[in-house]
Amino acid sequence: MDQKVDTRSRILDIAEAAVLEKGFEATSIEEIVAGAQISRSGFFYHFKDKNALARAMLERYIEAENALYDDLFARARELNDDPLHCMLIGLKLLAEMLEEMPTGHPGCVIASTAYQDRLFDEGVRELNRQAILGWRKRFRGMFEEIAEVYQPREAVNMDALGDMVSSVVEGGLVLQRALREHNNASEQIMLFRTYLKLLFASKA
Amino acid sequence: MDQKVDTRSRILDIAEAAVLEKGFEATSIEEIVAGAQISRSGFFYHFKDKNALARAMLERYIEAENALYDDLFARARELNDDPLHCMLIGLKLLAEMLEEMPTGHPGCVIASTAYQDRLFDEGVRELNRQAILGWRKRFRGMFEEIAEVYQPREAVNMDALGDMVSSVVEGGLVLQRALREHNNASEQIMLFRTYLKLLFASKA
DNA sequence: ACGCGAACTGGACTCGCAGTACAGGAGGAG
DNA sequence: CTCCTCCTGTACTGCGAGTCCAGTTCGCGT
Repeated sequence: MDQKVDTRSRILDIAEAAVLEKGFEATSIEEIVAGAQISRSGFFYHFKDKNALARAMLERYIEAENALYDDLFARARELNDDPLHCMLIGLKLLAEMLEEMPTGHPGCVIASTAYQDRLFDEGVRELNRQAILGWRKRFRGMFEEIAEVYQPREAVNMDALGDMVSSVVEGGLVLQRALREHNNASEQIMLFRTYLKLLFASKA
Repeated sequence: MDQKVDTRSRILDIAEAAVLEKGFEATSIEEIVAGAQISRSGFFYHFKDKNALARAMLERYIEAENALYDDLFARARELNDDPLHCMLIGLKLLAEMLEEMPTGHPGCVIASTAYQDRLFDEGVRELNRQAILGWRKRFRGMFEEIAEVYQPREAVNMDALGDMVSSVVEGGLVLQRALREHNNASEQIMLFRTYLKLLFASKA
């Protein structure tokens, strides 16, 4: 319709950048509307309240993250058909991607939301929950495929192993944020990768 | 000095419980003073502002966490002199401890602070940073001891491996919080324990 | 050309919470 | 008796979220 990007997305862009940099609570509506060049009323026209903004941001972020994972492991699959090697390549790509992101990987959105969840309504919390469960399912599936080909050297809980991808990314991002370093998350992923190599070392 | 617990600690207790349950920003001073049975002025007598409260809470928490790790691995060391087995026992104890904590393990304090750091001053951020660096050093030291006895099967960055303890705990707590489950953190620790077993499987 | 609805703007207001200022009170230590 | 520590009470500022509502602009269908 209009050439200039539609206002709603512009608000989301500005808000996302601000929230990633300093957290949701610390980001004022005042500041968002200033950045997006609209009036306060304009903001409330698009979002009922900050909660609605949070929900929209989360939805957008989760979709993007899922698309990223899809793409990443699709590319990995093209490079190698073996499920284990596909996973190892995918994790490597993920680590590289994280390293290239200057400061704020959006992953923090999940943790950030989790730690401020009293500010949000049930809808937002449930969204967050479903996203993590989705990743659990995704990675669990991939690990089961691997386990069909490679006998794990130690028995592991497959749900927990699926969760470990998210856990290691989120944990790494927490460190990164607190330490003001920039490659902790990617290093943690590379360690996890080594774990998988050790765990699935022998063909079944 | 006085028999009834000194007011400052009482404020910290109440505040810590509230913050763990719903986050720092969502905890109002109003509510803290109500819980601690003091006046608003009384609160500001003890703490200049919310920042000072945050700093005091963090200090207390970090001290407690360090004492906990000291105790845990001292007990583990009593049970087994071998550095690897000591570590494995310590992690098991840690996992059990996390599982017994009804809802809110304080670990979240670190992540919580990290994700709201714009609300805090440099002192608080630095405190957080030093705590994590302390744990890195602690675990790195233990892993180096292990590596003197057991040849790691794969080369790993020892700093990152040290960080992985914190990372896995923090990541697990994020999941736990978002999923409203209760044993994710302990499961993640147990997976990390398996990792160590695989990594240090053979004597040097 | 007219009207209608979508996408806004502007201004005035309420409310909750952080933080400030300051005056005063109780109670123990010297 | 007095000073200091540890408070209480009241009254204030200022900010940010959220509400209400009246009015504007502009493209679309008829």
